[in-house]
Amino acid sequence: MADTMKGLKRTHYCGEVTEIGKEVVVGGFVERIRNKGGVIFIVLRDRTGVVQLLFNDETDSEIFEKAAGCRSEYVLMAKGIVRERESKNDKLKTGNVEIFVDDLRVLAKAQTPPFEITNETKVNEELRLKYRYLDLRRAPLQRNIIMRHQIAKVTREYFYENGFLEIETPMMMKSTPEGARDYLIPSRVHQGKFYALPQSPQIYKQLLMISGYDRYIQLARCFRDEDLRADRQPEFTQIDLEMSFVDAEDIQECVEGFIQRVFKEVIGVDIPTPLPRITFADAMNRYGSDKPDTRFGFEIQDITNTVKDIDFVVFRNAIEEGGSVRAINVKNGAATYTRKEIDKLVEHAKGIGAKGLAYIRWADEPNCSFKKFLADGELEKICEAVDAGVGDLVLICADKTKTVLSTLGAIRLICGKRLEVIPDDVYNFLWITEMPFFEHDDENDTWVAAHHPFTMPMEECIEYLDTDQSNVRAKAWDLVLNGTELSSGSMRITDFELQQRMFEALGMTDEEIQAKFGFLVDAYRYAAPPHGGMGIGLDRLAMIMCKADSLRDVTAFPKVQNASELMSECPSAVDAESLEALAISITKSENDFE
RNA sequence: GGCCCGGUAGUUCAGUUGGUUAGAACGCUAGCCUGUCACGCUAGAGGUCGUGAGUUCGAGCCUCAUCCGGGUCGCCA
Repeated sequence: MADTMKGLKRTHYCGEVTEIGKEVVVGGFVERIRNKGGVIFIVLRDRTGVVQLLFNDETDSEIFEKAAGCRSEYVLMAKGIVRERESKNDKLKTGNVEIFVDDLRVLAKAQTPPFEITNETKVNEELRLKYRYLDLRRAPLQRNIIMRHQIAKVTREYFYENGFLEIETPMMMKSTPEGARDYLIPSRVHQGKFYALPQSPQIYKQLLMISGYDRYIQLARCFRDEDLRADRQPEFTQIDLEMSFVDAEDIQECVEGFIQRVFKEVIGVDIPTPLPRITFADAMNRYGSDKPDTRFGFEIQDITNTVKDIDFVVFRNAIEEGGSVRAINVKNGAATYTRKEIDKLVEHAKGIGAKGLAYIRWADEPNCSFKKFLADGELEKICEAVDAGVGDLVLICADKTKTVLSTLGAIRLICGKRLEVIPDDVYNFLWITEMPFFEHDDENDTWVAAHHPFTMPMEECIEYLDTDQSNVRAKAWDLVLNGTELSSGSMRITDFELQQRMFEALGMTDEEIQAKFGFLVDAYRYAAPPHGGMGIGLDRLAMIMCKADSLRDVTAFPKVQNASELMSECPSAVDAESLEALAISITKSENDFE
């Protein structure tokens, strides 16, 4: 039988024991035991840090024996007097003191854990995720989870202070088969019908503006049944907000204030505002990405005009087909890149859809992969155009412009990481404005909405709605931080007639509209103030502020790449009775293939 | 679904050209040690080499399939 806490009440957290001579009671997990025979040291850990417990020949023999029997991760409570240590440990906050224990309780014994609970760990993440509750005992994860709490706390404080109301929206809602796949919830009462988990509270927050709540905030859980990435979990938290009687700039200003506040309060970093802005078109042209990492250079340069007379079939074909030739100058890259590594970059480019990469590697002298097609002076012209010199590596892509940009954008990132030119203590925010309204669906050769269909087009673009979809830009914007899309926002259409035109432009029939968003369309007939809003990814914000590489490091119980949870092994099969009640029959399951 | 990387004691890894009984460190167990702090010393236990098939006199190593995990592309209005 384990001991009880009876008669003991915790007075201090381990990491906060400092006052010499004071009697304290602490509780925690055994981090480490150093048994010297006549003297035993036990390092006790809780979420605030560690403190050393001391047992020696002055200790009651029964307590001494009990201490000797302790093992890793036992849960202890100890009462004793704080003493100054004979030799200090500068590495610890409590390194000057120790607790001379006169009452020790073993509240729970622990099995030997499957891996050591240490700050630094090389243990396979799969195993750590299976025993997530043990991994979460580790100080670095505790730091992250606690910092995430602080971010959430500051978030609420900031928006409350700025007149936002926190309003909960449903987790069970109507499925709208637009955009990402929904997680569906079957209904027992309405057999054959389904709720969906929200991809975002988008529709509800717009309704709240129609209802006159003026400013809304929610730390909203959102769900998307799509494949995972390091920065994408199937369920995530969004700082969801919506504002009335505002325009885009007002919302951005409000969010800038929030960013400034949260960085200052949580990690002590000053973020100057206003944050820089760039149009979507510029972002694509300069960085080949809608979420550029501006912490380093290697910007994309258009050299179509420079190379247009070169007799090189790859360039000529691209230009004749209406594409372009563009390059990035990887500064100081030539010496560090081997031929093999460049080949690997080329392979990577092919994986993205480019036909390949041409390059100029200027170690001692310019070494050009397409030298034999060049006339005298042409190499010099290209080098001059991209400002290449000794030590530089110029990577050139020729293709359809869209392919060229996405390829060079990806290659730029790889080179930046490879050359370690991306500082990790810099926070580069960037507003991406004037997002395109339509996206071209190459497969079906149609234009589809790039955002939800209630997004407001820019006034000057409305005339092109039916004639030149590629030219229509939206009153929609993203907020990017160090190459990660942090947030997305837009103004919503409040004019009923304009909304009808939008639906028509998107090729939606009245029946479709009514079935999908009839209630929302109807709501706008009753007048809405101008409004717009944003959703800020709390998980991604926490990930960057914690300097973590993956959302899993800032999520208490994350899912893995196939959207399952390794600890509880969900999703899982359910019994026949449950399915029967829902009138669901399984026609195919992964078990069928075992 | 495509591509890339990985899977050998509890953990992290090594393992030569395919060849005897698969090793190390940490952890664990036992013993010793009165000032440690990644304590130290001695001894010990611990392995279906992810799984299945194949090649071979012989497979941790070669071949095929498959499972699991990670990254990425597709996807994410």
